[in-house]
Formats: sequence, structure tokens, C-alpha cells
Amino acid sequence: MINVAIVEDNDTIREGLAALINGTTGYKSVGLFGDCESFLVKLNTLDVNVVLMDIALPGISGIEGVKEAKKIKPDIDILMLTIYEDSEKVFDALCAGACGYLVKKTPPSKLLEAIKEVYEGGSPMSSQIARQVITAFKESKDVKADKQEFELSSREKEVINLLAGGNNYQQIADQLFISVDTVRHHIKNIYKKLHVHTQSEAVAKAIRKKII
Amino acid sequence: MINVAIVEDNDTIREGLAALINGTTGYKSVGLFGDCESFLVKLNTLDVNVVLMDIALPGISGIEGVKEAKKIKPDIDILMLTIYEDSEKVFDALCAGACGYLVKKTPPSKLLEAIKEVYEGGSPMSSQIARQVITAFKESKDVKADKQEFELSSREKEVINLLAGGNNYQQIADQLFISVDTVRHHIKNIYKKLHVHTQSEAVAKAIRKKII
DNA sequence: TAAATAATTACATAATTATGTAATTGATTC
DNA sequence: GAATCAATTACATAATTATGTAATTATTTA
Repeated sequence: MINVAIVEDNDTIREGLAALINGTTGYKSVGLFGDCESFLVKLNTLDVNVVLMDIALPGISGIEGVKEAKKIKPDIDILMLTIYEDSEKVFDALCAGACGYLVKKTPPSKLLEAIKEVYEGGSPMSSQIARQVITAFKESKDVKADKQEFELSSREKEVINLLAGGNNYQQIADQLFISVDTVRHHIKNIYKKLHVHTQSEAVAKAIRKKII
Repeated sequence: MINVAIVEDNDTIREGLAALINGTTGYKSVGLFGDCESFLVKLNTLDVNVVLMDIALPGISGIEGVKEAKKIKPDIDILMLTIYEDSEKVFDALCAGACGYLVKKTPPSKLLEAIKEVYEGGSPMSSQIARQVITAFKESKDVKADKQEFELSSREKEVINLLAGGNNYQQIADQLFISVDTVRHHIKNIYKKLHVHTQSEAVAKAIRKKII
């Protein structure tokens, strides 16, 4: 049995969805709300698996609603409802923590299937939105991909790591069981390789280039 | 007209796909390959919009193949073919740059539709995989979300930014039109707020906490 | 209006860093 | 066996930083 809550300001649509859900074996409506605020205050005491939430709501928007709901119940699954497939809003909603979305004109059978998919750990979405998501995902990873442009030796990495940890030359020497002069030497080389002249710049560059 | 290339080691499947594509108005097969290697060497001279690529290939795997193909033609759209919907492999393929995937038993009409979706900028995938992608995406963003635990004033941020850029106190003073003593003072406060005692540690913390 | 806050300047000094030059050792490569 | 390279140590010193104490000004908040 999938417990469904509905947050939708349009009375007709809300009641229609409730009727569909309650009229189908395996699905039960456990809460109907006309706005996010009233949904959020009840959420704690609600035994709900999947929430259908309108994106365009008066007061707190559906996107903000997702964020708040996730704070209260991090594991809750929220399926967004939209009239038009506005890529940007849907994308924002997914970033906020929504699990997928439905356009409101989705036929009943598809709608029930989508709810089930969400309940089973899926994220139903159109291929257009999916492309936006994977593109954004790859970009967020690609930032990390321009590393190793500057090749520090493993010893040098140890040294700069300790520097970034707030150690001075003497402390680094003690921890690596080498002399302060050796530390000095490594740092000189690090500066050369990174083309910098201060600790701070070296550390900044090393972190940003993902060397450390 | 959508130009399609096929990389698939099974002769029957490859020829079958080619027949389907060439037999459909608006689609044309522009290359059939039994392995990635031969596909990659031809890619430069190939006028292709969408590539169908088997994930499990002898030699260079389909996932590696995607990476290489993207290096040669970054804008190429690649649709993976899989027998089973092995979440991990499909996910890896998407990370490598694939645009979506098809299970091999997909009916012809759906297959042609998926190719068209990719051609039009979509990423057809199952809702299960979609969930994996948005989860991974959110995780990669959430790292950035633990910021502002330490509130630096905007002036202090300017100062630490310049520090991270390799400037010494005098240079910072000159750039901000303040005295060196003021710079000193700001840095003292930054150290207090970040609980550190060296430039390097301050810069490291500021970058990692996304303050700068 | 008083209190709090951010930004500013000043002086002092011990500790630390940046940079140069030079040599030794062990491991790997040619 | 010579050459290369990473890691190591050493000495020297001018420049820079870390830290303390103390005061002024302008803006915001209570």
C-alpha cells in the first residue's frame, strides 16, 4: 500500500487526484493540502510514502516546499506536478530534492505508474530533463577533472598538505622526520612547480587544482 | 535525416539495427562497426549524429569508447545499448558522456523514438537510472552546501582572497587602499573566526568551506 | 541616545618565511 | 658505469608574518 499526500491549490485537480488514488488498489490518499504551509506543519505526523506537489503554489512555492519537507523528513519521496514542462523549474525542483515529476495532463494509468516508480526508488522524468540533469552532473564533476596539471611528488604533496593544515616548517619537519631545511627545499620546489611565491597561493592553487 | 552509426560486436544485432534504421524514413545508417577501435579511427571522417554503442564490447569497452569518442567529437550523441539494465554500468556510461541508453530488447518503434529524442537533445533513460543520476548530482553539490559556518565580513573575504592570490600584506594594503596595519588587523580577525594561526590554514579552510 | 559592530590606524617585536647557493645519497634509467 | 632524478641536509639573511595592546570613526541596532 502506497500512502500518498497531495499538495495542490486547485480544488478540482486535488480532489480528482485523491479520487483516482483512493479508487485504486494499493494506493491510499493520506492527506490533501491546498498549500505548502499546511502540508509542512502536518508532515511530521503524516504516514506518507509519496507526495504529489504542485510546482506553482501560492505562498511557499513547490520548490521551496520540497526543500523544507526534505529537512523535516529527508527520506520522503516527492513527485512534482507541473502544467507545462518548464525545464528550468523542473530542474530546480529536482535539485531541491524532488524525485521526479508529472505533467498534469498525464493519463491516470501513467500517473499511478509514476507514483509506483517513485515508491520503488525511481525518478520518472522526461528525456529532456534527464539530459539537463546529467549535463549538470557532469559539469559539477568536470571541475575536478583538470587536476594534475602540475605534478607534485608524493613528498611534496605531504608537505603542502601539512602546510594547509596550519603547520610551520618545524612542525612539518618533525612529522615527516626530516630536517627543517629539507622542508624548506620541498617548499621551494613546490613554489617552482606551481609558479607561486607564497604559502597561501600554493595552498590555494593546490586545493583548486585538486592536488590536495 | 538522422545519421546513425552502430558499434556492436554481434553481427545479427548490428545488421538488424542497420536494416531497421535504413528502412525508416528520416534515419540513415552511416557506419557499422564490430568494435570501438575501428569506430574511433573512422570517427573523424564520419558525418554522424547519433551513435548506438554496445556497453559490453571486446577490446575497448563501450564506456571507454564513449570517453574516447567524446574527446574526438565532443558534441556527438551516444546512446548505449545494454542487454540487462545493469545500473552501475549504465550510470558509468552516462558519466563518461553517453546521452542515454536502450535495452536491446526495446521494440523497434521505441528504439527509433529514443534515437530521435537523443537527436533532439534528450536523454532517454529509465526512472531507476534517473534517480541514481540525480542522487549523485545532489551529492556532488551538497559538498558545497556546508558553507558559511564561519561568517567573514566582506572586507575580510577580500583580504583572504588576495592572500590566496599570492599577495603579501603590503600588496593587499595597496590594492584595498588601506594601511598595512589594517590588513594585519583583518587577518588577525580572520584567524580568530576560522580558528587558525597561519595564512595557509586560513586559505585552505576558506576554500574548503567555500567562503572564497 | 547608548551600545554594538565593522573598518580603520598605530606601534612593537619575536618568530617565521622566501630565496640563494651547494652538496650527499639512493634509486632508476640509459 | 654514467646520467638523471627525488629526497635529503646545510648555511645565510633580508623580508614577511603572527600576535599583543590601544585608539578612532562611521554605521547599525536596541
